[in-house]
Amino acid sequence: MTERTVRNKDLREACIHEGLAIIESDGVESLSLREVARRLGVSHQAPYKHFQSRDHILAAIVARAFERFAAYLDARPRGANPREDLAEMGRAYLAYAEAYPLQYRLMFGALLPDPAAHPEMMAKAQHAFSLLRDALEAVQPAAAQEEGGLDLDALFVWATVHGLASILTTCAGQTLALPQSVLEQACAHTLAAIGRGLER
Amino acid sequence: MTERTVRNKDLREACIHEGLAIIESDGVESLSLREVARRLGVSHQAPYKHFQSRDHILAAIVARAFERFAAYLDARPRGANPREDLAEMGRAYLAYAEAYPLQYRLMFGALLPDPAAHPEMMAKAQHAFSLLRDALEAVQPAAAQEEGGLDLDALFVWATVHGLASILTTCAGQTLALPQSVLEQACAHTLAAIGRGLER
DNA sequence: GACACATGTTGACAGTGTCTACTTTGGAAA
DNA sequence: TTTCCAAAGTAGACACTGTCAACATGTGTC
Repeated sequence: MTERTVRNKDLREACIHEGLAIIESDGVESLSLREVARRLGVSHQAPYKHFQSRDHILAAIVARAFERFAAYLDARPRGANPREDLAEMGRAYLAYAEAYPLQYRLMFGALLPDPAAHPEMMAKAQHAFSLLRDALEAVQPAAAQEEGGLDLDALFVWATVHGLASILTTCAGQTLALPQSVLEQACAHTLAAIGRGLER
Repeated sequence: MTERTVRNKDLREACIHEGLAIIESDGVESLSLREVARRLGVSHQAPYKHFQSRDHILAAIVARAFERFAAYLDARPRGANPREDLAEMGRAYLAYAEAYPLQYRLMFGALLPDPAAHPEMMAKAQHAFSLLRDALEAVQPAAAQEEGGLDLDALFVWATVHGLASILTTCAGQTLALPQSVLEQACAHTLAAIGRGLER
């Protein structure tokens, strides 16, 4: 599939790339260092020269995923005013989760390696969260005055959007068996409710 | 730990019980049929007489977890009026996620077996969701008139509460490194925002 | 040229899920 | 009571996984 027998420094990058490809097509649970090595045409131990353990390659892949996610959010069409712009961001968030459900599950699916042990992964995740904070700050200048007010509002917005994305990409259609019309309206309805929730 | 050498019909029940115990203490990822068998003092193949595969025992455990979750929600202190009662439910939801984080991650962590293949698991999950719908119907009788209106509001509420629980139990304190004061206020602040979001 | 170090290879080990074949056992039918 | 059979449990094997250790190879520096 990819170029055979990748060597040298490229191998580290190639492992991340191939690992992300595996996750995007088959999910995190079927990521294996041996399979990565096999696809790259190297021995099963070669990746270990670049990553301490499976968790370390996973952390690198997650960091990469957060980078792409943040870039996608940042490249959204800009709204006419702060309020509209925040809604654009919500739509972009949900669109990304729908377009790359397995990658989304990778980032928020709770089988990540211990964050404390992988600071680079944490940094990329925090950056994605900061984009939301920034968009929100433009909408709610008042909240920024209170101690932690902005964080609290951001947490509300993120919890709601993340929760909806999580439900739509993992359970809803399947486990909850909600009618199609509800699923179609879900995004718009929820974003409107978020707007009301932010009012003071 | 448990009674040695469980036999006969009890073994099925014992497997679910022991499996849930393993998940509660070590997480889903370290659940193994062989470990379950070992703890129960039977051969590594004995559980397979009661469950077709690892996914089938996992589905049974998830169903059990949803039962307990629903029972906990149903046993909440009842609020004075519908609106206050819905808030009680939100608090109960978040309290459960905090008390049993690994069990919560089991139910909503996205590494479940295919729901379509495990109808009993689906049924238990839907029942938990229906409790929320019922509490919400008392608050929003108007929404029940519109086609799917109740489902949409329920989806908003659930997404928000689930999202917050998911963030608090998996990433927040760790990956996002939010200040303690924010975490303490998060529940009350978010529940208040949900209330505003439901207004018409 | 000799040495060191990074990179890659090979082989082994314990752990897992699952397949197949064997033994045991408890209860119904004769 | 004896017979028989299906359910329940056991034992061994297989392929797969992550990881450890020892070995090979090459590249760049003293």
